[in-house]
Amino acid sequence: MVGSKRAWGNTLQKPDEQFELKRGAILRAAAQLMRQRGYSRTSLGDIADLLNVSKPTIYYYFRNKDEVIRELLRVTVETILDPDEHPDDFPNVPGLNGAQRFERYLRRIVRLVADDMLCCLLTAPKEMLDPATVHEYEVCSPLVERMAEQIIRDGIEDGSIAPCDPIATHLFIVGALSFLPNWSHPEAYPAGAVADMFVEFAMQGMRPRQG
Amino acid sequence: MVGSKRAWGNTLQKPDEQFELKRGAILRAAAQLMRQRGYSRTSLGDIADLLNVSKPTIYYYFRNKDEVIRELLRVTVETILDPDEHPDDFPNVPGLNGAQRFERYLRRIVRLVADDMLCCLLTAPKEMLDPATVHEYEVCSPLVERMAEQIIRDGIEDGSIAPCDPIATHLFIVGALSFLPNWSHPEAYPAGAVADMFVEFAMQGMRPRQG
Amino acid sequence: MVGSKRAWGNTLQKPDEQFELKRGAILRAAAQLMRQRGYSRTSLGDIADLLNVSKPTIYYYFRNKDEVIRELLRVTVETILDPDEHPDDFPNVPGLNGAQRFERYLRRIVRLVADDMLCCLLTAPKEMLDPATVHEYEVCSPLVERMAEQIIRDGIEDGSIAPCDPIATHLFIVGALSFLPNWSHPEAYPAGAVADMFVEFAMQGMRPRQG
Amino acid sequence: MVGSKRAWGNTLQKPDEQFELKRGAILRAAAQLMRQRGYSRTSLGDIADLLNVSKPTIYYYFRNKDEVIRELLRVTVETILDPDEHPDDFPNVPGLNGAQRFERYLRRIVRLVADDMLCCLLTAPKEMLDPATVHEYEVCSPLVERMAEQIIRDGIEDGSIAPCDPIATHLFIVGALSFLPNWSHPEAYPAGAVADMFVEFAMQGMRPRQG
DNA sequence: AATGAATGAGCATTCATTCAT
DNA sequence: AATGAATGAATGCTCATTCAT
Repeated sequence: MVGSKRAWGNTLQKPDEQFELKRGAILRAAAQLMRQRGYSRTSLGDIADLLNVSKPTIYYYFRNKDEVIRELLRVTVETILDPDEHPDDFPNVPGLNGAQRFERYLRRIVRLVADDMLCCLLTAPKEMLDPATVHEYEVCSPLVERMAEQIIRDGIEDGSIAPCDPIATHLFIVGALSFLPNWSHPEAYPAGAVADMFVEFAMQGMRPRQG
Repeated sequence: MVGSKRAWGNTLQKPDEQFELKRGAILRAAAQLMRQRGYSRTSLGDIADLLNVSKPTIYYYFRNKDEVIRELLRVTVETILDPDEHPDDFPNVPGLNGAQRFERYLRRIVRLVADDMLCCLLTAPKEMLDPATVHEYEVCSPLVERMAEQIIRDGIEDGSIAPCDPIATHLFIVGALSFLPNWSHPEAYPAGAVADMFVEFAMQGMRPRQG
Repeated sequence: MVGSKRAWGNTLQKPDEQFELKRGAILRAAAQLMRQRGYSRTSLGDIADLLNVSKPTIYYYFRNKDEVIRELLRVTVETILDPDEHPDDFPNVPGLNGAQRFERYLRRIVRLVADDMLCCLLTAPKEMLDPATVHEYEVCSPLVERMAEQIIRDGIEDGSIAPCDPIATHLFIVGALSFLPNWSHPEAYPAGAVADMFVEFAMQGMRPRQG
Repeated sequence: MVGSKRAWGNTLQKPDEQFELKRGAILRAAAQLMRQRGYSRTSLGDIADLLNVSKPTIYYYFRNKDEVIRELLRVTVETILDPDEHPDDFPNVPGLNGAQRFERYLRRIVRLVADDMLCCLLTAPKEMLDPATVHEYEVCSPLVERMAEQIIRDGIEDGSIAPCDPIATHLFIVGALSFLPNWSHPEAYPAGAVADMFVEFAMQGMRPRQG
């Protein structure tokens, strides 16, 4: 019907690296929709429509719906762990105490929530994905968890974080974070402000007490 | 196929009150499955199978899938607000300061998460429910939110809770709470322990600091 | 829920003949609903609801849904053929010419359409009823058709009806009749007027021409 | 299961216009079945089976069951009103009196009954269609009714048709027409003959009388 | 590289029907 | 005489997935 919409939006650039770019565009579209509607309420047709592309095209770039999730997970974890991504808030750099490093870590994952990448993973339906995907989860998630827990442990040791159970603390914060997109008070709490408020709040809870 | 499984499990007891008991059994089964798989991945067939009952039987007790959620919501909110339910941790009783009351409130809703009742609601797909259900949400949820926020405000005033934004704080805690069932470390954190740890952790974050 | 509605309405009278009365009440309710919604859109639940009775009760009086149609057919045909039913317009009485007798016949079946009894049968889904019902159709319908056709033949012979194919003429009129409930111009054509207009119109078409 | 039946029968011809051809084939299959069994007893599965095609295929060509009826209505009305369709019996041409034009109109709609297109619409369950379809009905049907009524009025004026109520007359004839497929005497009245007989019969009823 | 066409599996929902009471 | 409870079978519809082009 409409001829004015350009397929793939403005994603394309150079003639050869297009494959990866398009793959990324699908991932972002999927992440956005899945955050809004959840995994199973997001059909491949929805994703295709958002990109002005036909359904089978998705299958040219991904084996199946499951692989979309799997890739989303891989990319997200890579983004968290890669020192070259947003180096300004990469946590593991010398000269910072535990609290400072944890705050960087928080900013890092809060940004992924804002980009829709993280929260669609946190709430994904593990029981219904195929074994390969579940395995990827079990391999990838701990990579991040270990990093976070180690930062907390270091912070407790250097006195910048109040003594606590590192694992539970991290789960607590990630949990609160995954609920963040549900904060349905956009008037009172604009997008950026919520992220700041969140980091501040979490850090406050971890600060050591006197006595 | 199998004749050994008893329909309705061990739910039935006395001959007359069976209707409500069965309705409750369906609600519990639905809550359990919806917590694990989410609303739209939980089919009425799944619920029926779990109870060793046929699909249309569900329709004898509920008008449709939506009504199951609606009832779940109603029962849950009632349970939170009713002083006669678990009076030992009903928060609004005289002689307690804000922090003590909020801890009671937390124990109350943590228990509902353990029963699967709460967390399936927190993550429900509001966009896909019919207007009646959405309306019920919009009427019921604030009842609980207001109660919690008032407790926090009282606590700040009487000095038992550190100054904070009551709304954001409550959302933060509810978010962490709704993620609680995803804590997949059953070895390290047995069910009961997680609840205690959660309450303790949340309360610690709210305690006022010196200086 | 409701206690004020009396089951069976005011149908019941004497203690023993109740069975037939109730059977008749079911038939009338069925006819009414089936005329409005058609055979397959009329569920036994609808009929039961209309009578403030439970669904299995219908099964006490009729073997199945098909038997309801079958009985409806039998009763309707009986009503048409029985001289004691509405004797004022029973067609086969001495001293009347063919046209007069056919007008009586028309009034008779138009009344059954008004009572919902006939038109739900005329449009019934013969292909989907079970063999017994189809057989009943094949036995009963001709009884009426033969009577009507004979009246037309007599009218042609005595000169009161224009020469025509009796079978086709009757089908033509019955067809127009069965469409009568669809006349959706209630403002212009109130219920009673439509019946009169219909009879008049049909008779006019049959009147002999000069030359 | 069976490999011998060709999907789509012999409908396909040229490679590009297939979409419309297939859409038309579905419409014809739907019309045929709905005439035999009525709207609600005709499932999309039945239509698909008749075409040796799977159920979801229907959804590739039509949004839902309602749209099938809607299209059927549109095509039928278009066929009646379009002067280029069967121009040999298009009624509104100069040089014909009212009776001649009405006879052409009758032949036109009788042909649509033979093609199953018309009668499945005449008996459609308006109460159960969605608003869009009902609206289409309310817009389209009058187009045909007005044309027919105007022809009758013209015929009365030019003396070729006996004075009558144009609206009621048209309803009467359309009603008889819609019953035509139920004429279950194929031996005595072969398809073509019935159509001729019907037109002749209707016209005779409308012919003016002397005196 | 992308798409039109087609399908199997699944889901919410309805309904005729049965059975124990 | 009547009903509450339960179910198998069907129905409209969606969706992930495939295949030929």
